[in-house]
Amino acid sequence: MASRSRTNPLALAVLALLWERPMHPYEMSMTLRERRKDESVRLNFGSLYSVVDSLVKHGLIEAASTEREGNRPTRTVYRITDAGATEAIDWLTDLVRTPAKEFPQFEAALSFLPLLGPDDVVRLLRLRQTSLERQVAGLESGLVDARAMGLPAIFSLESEYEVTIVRAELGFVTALATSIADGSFEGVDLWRDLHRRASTHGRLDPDELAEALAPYLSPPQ
Amino acid sequence: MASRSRTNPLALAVLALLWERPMHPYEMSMTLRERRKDESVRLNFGSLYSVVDSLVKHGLIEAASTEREGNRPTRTVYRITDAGATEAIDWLTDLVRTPAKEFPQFEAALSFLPLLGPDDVVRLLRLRQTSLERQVAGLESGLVDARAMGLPAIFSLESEYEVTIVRAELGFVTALATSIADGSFEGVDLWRDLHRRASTHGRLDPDELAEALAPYLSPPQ
DNA sequence: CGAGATATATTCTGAATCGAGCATTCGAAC
DNA sequence: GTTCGAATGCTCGATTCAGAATATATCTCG
Repeated sequence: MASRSRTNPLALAVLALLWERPMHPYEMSMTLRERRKDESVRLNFGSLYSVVDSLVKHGLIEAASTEREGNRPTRTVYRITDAGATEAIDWLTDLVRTPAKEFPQFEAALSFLPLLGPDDVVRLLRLRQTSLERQVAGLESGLVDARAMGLPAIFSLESEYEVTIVRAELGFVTALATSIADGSFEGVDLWRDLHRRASTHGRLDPDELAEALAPYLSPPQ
Repeated sequence: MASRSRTNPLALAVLALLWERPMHPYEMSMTLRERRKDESVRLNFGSLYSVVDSLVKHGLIEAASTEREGNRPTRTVYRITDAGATEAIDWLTDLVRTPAKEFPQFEAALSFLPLLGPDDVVRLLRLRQTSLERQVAGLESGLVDARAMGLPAIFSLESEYEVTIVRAELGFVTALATSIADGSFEGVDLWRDLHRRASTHGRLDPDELAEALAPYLSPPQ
């Protein structure tokens, strides 16, 4: 059995669901939505069906039956195999034990931030700040609701985590915006200069950028 | 010109590099590595060449020349177009202004954590904690080095961000591990029960899991 | 001076992804 | 009674990705 690449966490979600009981793919997707797991695992129909096929091919799940109701398309109900149960535990163990390298979009944006001018950046960061505040509020109220309905904390850990991370980002964004705005951010004058000259002829000049960058091009070690 | 989907930030990296000066793809990849941008943008050769092709197809960059040195494969040098420059700024603006929905692997893992028993989880979280501590230390020393070499803060913002986030995760993981270990985590007894019975017959029983879950299956709103 | 490691530079291929589309059924409102 | 929209359930194809494969040049070290 060629070992599967553990790229798409949706496959883990499928294994976790089938652990509970056999289901057909559409039911999986609806269950994930009901339980709000589609907030923590990227879910879309196309991927779901190919992930299921791949799991079947690798013997981690198997068709339990195919049924049809009326004239609807035939549904295939799948169940987890022993190999699948083992794989789920192994994969989950690995995910908890070992931090994976992630590439958040905002980190990429920060990498290329000098392309924008400091004043624009402050404006944009303030807007981001507002979004993040709303996001925190939403997550918190979701958590309060869940507690109010008696859902044990173990079933909404992912939201606790998310709110922790979003709060941290919010702190970062706020501090950054403030320090650029009040001029305490180191090198902001140099950065502003570059863009002030740029704005006279439309946009940041490649040569000026290159010149400004030149001293820093060698790797920092 | 059909509008490109802004999925792969590597495309933004290409635009940012070509903003400075024309380059061929291999040079782009080497430059990204030198500047440690490969830590914030997923970089691999296969993707780079297809991203470049796609940018050409959409008129955001164009071939400036093709040259060959000795008997090496011909290199195609690309430059940015006006449309590309505009796109870079627009895209970057958008990334800074609007938080993107991300799906970190750890969040997925937390979603399915009940599959593991509380004692296993504590053990794994302690291991993760150690990794994260090492990661924080590495990032911090990198930042110290960069400052020591006179690199302005604007060029290593992405590391500042990363260390902020990793520290937040570390706090979360530490607190979670501790609260499960000392029993203060809400519902840990129920969770432990489920797995104690499970361990007598090898693994978590589907029916017992389903039964335990039953009261919580309806959506929390 | 020859062998192997490393750097240069791209291409290929199979797999994964994702959004859109298709086809049916059911319920509610008009 | 019929139309319209939501729900059910899956398929398809275009794009994108990752990583291996390819091919040559240059460096290094005994």
